[in-house]
Amino acid sequence: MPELPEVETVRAGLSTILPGCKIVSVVSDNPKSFPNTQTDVDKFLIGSEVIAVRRRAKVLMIDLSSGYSLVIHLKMTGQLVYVGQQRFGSGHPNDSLISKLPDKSTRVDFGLEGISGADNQQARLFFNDQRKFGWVKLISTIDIPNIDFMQRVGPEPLGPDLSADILFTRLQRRKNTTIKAALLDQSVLAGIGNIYADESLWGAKIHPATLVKDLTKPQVSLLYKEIVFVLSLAIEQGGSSNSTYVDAMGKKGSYMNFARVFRREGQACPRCQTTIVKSRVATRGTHTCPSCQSTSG
DNA sequence: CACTTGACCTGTCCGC
DNA sequence: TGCGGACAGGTCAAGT
Repeated sequence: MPELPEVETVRAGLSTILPGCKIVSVVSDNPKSFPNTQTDVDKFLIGSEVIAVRRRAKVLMIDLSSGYSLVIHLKMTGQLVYVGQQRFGSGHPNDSLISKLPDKSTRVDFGLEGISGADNQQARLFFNDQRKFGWVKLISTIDIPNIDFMQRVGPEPLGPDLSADILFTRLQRRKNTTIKAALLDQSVLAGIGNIYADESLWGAKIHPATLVKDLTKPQVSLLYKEIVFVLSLAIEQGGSSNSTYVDAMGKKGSYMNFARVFRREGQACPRCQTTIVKSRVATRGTHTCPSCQSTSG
């Protein structure tokens, strides 16, 4: 999926568009994508107004005036795309993509109405998801912190609750596995996925197959800095688009122009010119420089 | 509890 | 051109 930078980009886009809009209709073709009862839809969704759009880890929350929120996980191929009147600060839409919506990947179709002044034109918000792993759930806003995922998920990597020391401590719960598996474990820290795991490990010159217990504190310190650097750069670039990811206006992200190893097998390492290789670590496709990322640490 | 693997889905690409 | 298998940015349940 969309990892933290992609979800954050979607959040930022939706937060310039949705607040103040009223949800007037919803249609879904797949109960796994939208597993809510008609009763809850009628009581807590239809007719309610969007108050705010938030993110925690890779989860989006659209808070509603009803006291409920649309809690959304994009998983691997989810998209949330707004189609309608342009709003201030939302940027220019990708017309060639949005003109084709809804399409066969559309799982949920929200009808929206602006409620402020003259801006009452009809608009739509599409939840598209080719692989149907993602979901949109109506959950009472005050209960969101109690759902299993929120109870388990670790600190935000760009927030005040994570530091090099805290990362070192939290990694100890996965000390007998590889650092890549540990970074992908959302209970250690939130928001890292396959792209940014490979990118930050390259930055810290750590091989992804290195066991956590073999990492020194200075190595973890450097890794923390690289995580912050990579995620911040990716947010600036609007995320990474390898295949399906687009933002709220249907536009692709440009981080892949800056990627050092991810999906660059066969190319030269930007640090030492050694050919980048692809292997399998933690059951995931993994990209490394065999020269400057040493397994032993 | 820590760790690994398979399952959830659809689409695409690669080799035969 | 068609077919089979591997693979794709994530998480969860079930296994050891």
